[in-house]
Amino acid sequence: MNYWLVKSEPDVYSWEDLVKDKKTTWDGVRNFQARNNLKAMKKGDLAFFYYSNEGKAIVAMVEISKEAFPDPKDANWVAVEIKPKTLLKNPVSLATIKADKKLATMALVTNSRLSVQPVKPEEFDYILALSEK
DNA sequence: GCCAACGTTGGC
DNA sequence: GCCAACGTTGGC
Repeated sequence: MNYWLVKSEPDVYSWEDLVKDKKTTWDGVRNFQARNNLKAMKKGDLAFFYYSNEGKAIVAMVEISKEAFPDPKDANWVAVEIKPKTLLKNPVSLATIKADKKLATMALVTNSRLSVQPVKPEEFDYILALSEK
C-alpha cells in the first residue's frame, strides 16, 4: 500500500465534484516526475486531495480505483481513476504543514510545483491525526 | 550536451 | 495580479 497526494484547484475540480461524479479520470498530468508517480500507483492506494491556489490545504482522502492507463487526451501520458474516500474532519493547511518540523521534508514543501507526489506512511498517519483535532 | 528563453505553476 | 521557482524546448 502506497500513499500519495494529488493537487487540484477547487474552481477547476473540487471534492464536491468528485463526490457528485462518484469517480473521475485523473488526467492532464504533463510532468515526467508526476507521470512516474501515477505509474507507480496501485489499485486501492490512498491519496490526499489537496487544494492549490484557493484553499491551500489537504481537504480529503481519495482512493485509486484504476491503475495507470494511457491519457485519453494524449497517449504519451498516463491517467489513473480515483474515487472519493473520506472528507477530512478539518482541512490541514499548507501553513500548518510548513510549520511542523515532522512534515518539513514533504514534497509539498520542498517541491511545491509537483502535482502528483508520494507521501510517506508516517506522514500520512500524522496528517490524518492532525485533521482529527 | 549546454544553456538561454520561454511557459506554467502556485504561493503570497 | 505579481513574481519566484521550476520544467521544457530549441538553437547552437
